Amino acid sequence: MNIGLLLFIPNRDVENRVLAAVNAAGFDVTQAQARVLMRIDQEGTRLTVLAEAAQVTKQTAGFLVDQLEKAGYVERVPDPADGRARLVKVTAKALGAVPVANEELARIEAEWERHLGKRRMGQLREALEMLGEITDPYR
Amino acid sequence: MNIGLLLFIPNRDVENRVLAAVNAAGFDVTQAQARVLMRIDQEGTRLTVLAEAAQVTKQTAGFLVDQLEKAGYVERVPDPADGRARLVKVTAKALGAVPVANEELARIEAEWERHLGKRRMGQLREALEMLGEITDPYR
DNA sequence: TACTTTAATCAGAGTCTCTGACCAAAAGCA
DNA sequence: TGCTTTTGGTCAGAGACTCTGATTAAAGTA
Repeated sequence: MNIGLLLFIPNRDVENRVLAAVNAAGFDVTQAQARVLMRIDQEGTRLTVLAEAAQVTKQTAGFLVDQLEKAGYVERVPDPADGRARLVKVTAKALGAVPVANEELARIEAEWERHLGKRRMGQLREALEMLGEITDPYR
Repeated sequence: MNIGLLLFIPNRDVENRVLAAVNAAGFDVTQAQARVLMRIDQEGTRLTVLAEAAQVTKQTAGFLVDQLEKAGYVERVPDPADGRARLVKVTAKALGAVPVANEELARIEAEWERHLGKRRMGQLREALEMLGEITDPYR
């Protein structure tokens, strides 16, 4: 079985479950929106950076941020350091989703660890983190 | 860094690279089409099965198969075992893409192994295969 | 035969994503 | 300074993907 599919299958499982948990808690966001939302940091993040991190075009990122803004999950504020730019910031409303997502993630990781054993789970994480070094275009 | 994102990043890298290689070799398929194409077996596969394996609705699978059929990569033949069903089969034209994809996959795996080392690469594959047992809804 | 399930399609809509063109502010430079 | 290039972001338009709901036809079942 090819390595792409091997990564794809558990990845989708995580995405589906976390999104379902977040939706069930009343946060009405889509997968694409969540992928952008996830990359916004504390101090706010520029659209261009968001686009690069999520690996979509500026237009796509802008489209998703528009929706998130309309729903009240993010806001755009002027970037004090650059008159052209604006910082996308997560609102208090969206922050409520963080613990929900984290709980589901913890649940998933616990299940996986039960199936793989502690040792293999650690190896998996280590290998994936190293892989990020050469496959994450954002770094 | 959450386990979903850790899986997502290298997965996208594989998908992008394999698709780029296949496209560069003159096979004009999209990622979504490729995901369906990948699941069709030698003797042909029913649309319903394809949809389940690729985790999309029958309608979506049908839409993608329509396109693949129009482009000459698959054909639909009656299923001798069931008058309602048809088997989606890969054509000779599409089979030419298989070695192209496999070569790129081998190249990627070699790069990863160079970065992770043989031992960790083996552990990664082992862990992912085990994870498939509990996360692949098609099994 | 009548009822239920299964395989597939049709119709319609919403979502995601892209390319290309454009504007305005910032940065680089003669 | 004034000119050019780069960068951050938006507008417009189109293509691709995916879904829900309804329908047809064949199989399976009581």
